[in-house]
Amino acid sequence: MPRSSSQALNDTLNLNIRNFADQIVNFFNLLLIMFHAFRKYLEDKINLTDEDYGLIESVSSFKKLRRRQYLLQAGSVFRFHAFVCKGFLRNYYVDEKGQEHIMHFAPENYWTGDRSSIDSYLPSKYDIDAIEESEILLLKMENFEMIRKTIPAFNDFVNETLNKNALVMQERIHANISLSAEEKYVDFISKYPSISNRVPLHMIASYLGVSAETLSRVRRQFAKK
Amino acid sequence: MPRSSSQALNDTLNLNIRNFADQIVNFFNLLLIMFHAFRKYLEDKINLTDEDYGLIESVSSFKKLRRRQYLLQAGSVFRFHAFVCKGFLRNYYVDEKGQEHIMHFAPENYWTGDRSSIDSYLPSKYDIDAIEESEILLLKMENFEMIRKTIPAFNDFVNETLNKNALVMQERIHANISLSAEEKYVDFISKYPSISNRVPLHMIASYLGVSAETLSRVRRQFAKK
DNA sequence: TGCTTGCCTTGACAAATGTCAAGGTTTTTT
DNA sequence: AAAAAACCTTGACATTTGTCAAGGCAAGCA
Repeated sequence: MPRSSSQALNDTLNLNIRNFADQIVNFFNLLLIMFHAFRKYLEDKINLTDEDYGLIESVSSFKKLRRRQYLLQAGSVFRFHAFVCKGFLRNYYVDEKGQEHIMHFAPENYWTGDRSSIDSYLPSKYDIDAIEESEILLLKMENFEMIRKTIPAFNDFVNETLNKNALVMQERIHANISLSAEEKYVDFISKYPSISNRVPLHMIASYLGVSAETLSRVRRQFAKK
Repeated sequence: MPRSSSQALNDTLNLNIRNFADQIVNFFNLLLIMFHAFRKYLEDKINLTDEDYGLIESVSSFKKLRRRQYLLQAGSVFRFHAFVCKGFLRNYYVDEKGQEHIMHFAPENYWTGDRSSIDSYLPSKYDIDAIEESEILLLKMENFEMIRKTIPAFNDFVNETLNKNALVMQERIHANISLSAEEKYVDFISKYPSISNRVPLHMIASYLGVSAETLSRVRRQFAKK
């Protein structure tokens, strides 16, 4: 092997090794950043000790999603609670006619998952995917329950969250059974301005149970006023 | 006073006293029966001691409602969890146009109340009234929380109930954003046959967010098939 | 019993919403 | 930079649903 070519090989190897090391460092940095986001979120709500956080971190796993990548596909069992550290997910299902119906938006600092699959061990009817590039913290159901049992403050927090969530769902039902398309749209953008800016209109339509065309017209009407 | 008239007075007094005694007995019987219904319900779900039940009973109050009588009127603060021992309640609100929208049906062994008024101390937007003559067990929010703190099994049970309720609400949202009037109706009667038989059609319409006339036509269509 | 009220249905019509198809714009990907 | 994909809007038309009004039946009340 001539000298120059062996030198080239060496360079390549060095480069690869450096890349590989970089990747590892990046990977651990990512974990740190993700857990940090989750910890921030919790610190805002409850008082936990460093050991508590250690416990939670020890059973957390992480996932990075590109746009349009699935976290969960209908038909599979998904027994995780997913916390969005960064990005934006949607939870939806596809009916027999192929239409998508969005059940839930989850931006940073919100939870997602499928309660019914968690409870029943049955395959989910829902899809969850990323609208934007996202970073997700995952807690396996068993570990989540373990944390609830071990850390009473966490348990209280979860219950409070459940309760608040019930209120939100109730308001959504309220809107669904009593408002027109235009009223639902106005209600939505006033309640969730930050979501309105981040997701395409046809997804809001899907969330509201209205066709994209109707929502487009409705919004024009509303803009005029 | 002639003898015969004094005798009549005596008879009247005796009668009144007997009536009064009967009423007292009836009243306590009613309490017993109501709490018994609640206890039966709980025994079916969790294991509590007699002392636990004693604690719960000591902070329970009771209410009997005639048809159409309010348990809660919009505008007042209502900080109770209400358990239906017997009868049938509905939770609804009235919009600016005077239309009623039913949020929730509560037959025997179901809970009702207004979570948002309980949490916020604010006047409720909802009305709750009795569709049938009903007997209600009331637990003041503070006492309810006290019971949760004192009896862990009760707390777990409440959380599980909250969770199940979230599933039910989710299914309702699912139906609302994706089904036609007919599909919603079919879905409803298959999920809640016992409710369908007990409440007038226009209330089901109101629950589904559909006009009574449409539901009447839709049901005829469906019956043909 | 008779009267009132509530409930359900039906028709005619109006209004809201959905569907299909096309075109233009923006964003994403290559 | 070019190509592809996603997104939004618009028009024409179909379908669904709501509204108003009237009548009949049944249940509850006096």
